[in-house]
Amino acid sequence: MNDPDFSRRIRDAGGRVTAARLAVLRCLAEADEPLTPDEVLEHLARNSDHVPDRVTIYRAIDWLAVHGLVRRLATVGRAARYEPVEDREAHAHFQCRRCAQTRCLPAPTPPLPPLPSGYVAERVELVIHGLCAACRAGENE
Amino acid sequence: MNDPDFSRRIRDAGGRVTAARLAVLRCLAEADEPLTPDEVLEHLARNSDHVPDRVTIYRAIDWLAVHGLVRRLATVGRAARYEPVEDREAHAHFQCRRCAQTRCLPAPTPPLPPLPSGYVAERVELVIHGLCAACRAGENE
DNA sequence: GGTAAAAATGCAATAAAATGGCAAAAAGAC
DNA sequence: GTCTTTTTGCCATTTTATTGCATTTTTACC
Repeated sequence: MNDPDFSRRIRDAGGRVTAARLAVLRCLAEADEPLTPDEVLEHLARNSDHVPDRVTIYRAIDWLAVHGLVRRLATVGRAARYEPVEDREAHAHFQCRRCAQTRCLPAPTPPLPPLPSGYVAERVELVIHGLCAACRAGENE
Repeated sequence: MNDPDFSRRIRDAGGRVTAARLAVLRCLAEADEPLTPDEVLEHLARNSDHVPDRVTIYRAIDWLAVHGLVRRLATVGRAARYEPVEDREAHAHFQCRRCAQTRCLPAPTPPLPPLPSGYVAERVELVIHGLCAACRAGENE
């Protein structure tokens, strides 16, 4: 996915195409796992010449989330994690209880359980908790 | 579930039976939805004469979670939410994107997706995102 | 019941994650 | 290029959670 595409998606969502939004969207799209706002900042600090302020990153992510370009995941760790909304949908996430790593898994779309009357479901999320390979190996340290 | 039972479960887990642990466990068990530490504190402040310090509640919850008596849920909201681990297992949770309400749903146990080699799954969690009845009604306010 | 060792608590300080206000800067329409 | 609106940067603040340490409580043992 190239930058003109990012620009178009931002414009289509009704917002201005700014350096911060492009950088954040690009960063999340290039990462192979969901990132926290701080991780986005780190990545930009390393790979980009213009580094937006931390608050700007929060606001850019919020904007992207509200307009459906990124998704905020349910997490057990303290910081929120975000991933881009792309074609490849309906995947589960694995969260390591030791290192808080979060990674994407292939997953069948889970069935939607019955909801109380008046409730509307917008998204189903499947979270697998456990230990990643590295943490499992070093658990006794 | 009565207090002697709570005491026994705490003792069986290898810890001391303290007022704070009993109060927190009881509070979570009586609530019909998962609570944040602050909500636990509020409940105790209203329904109990000895109100533990906020830090004590955090520590009691942590201890209960580490020893398997309560479970920390993956949340989209900012604060962590906990629910007691009881007989009635394997249920999904609904989280309202507007008011952050989190409630339990009946749910089939979802299938476990394949994990990368070396990874171990310990728990599968199903989170339904959407709007609760009240927020759906008042969304245009 | 009384006593000692170990564990848990309260309090103050601190850290981590996120948000709000407002003036300055940038984006887009013309 | 100029103007209007949106976005950004910076500072302060809030919310959520954690750490250090002296004091209190729990429990094992007599």
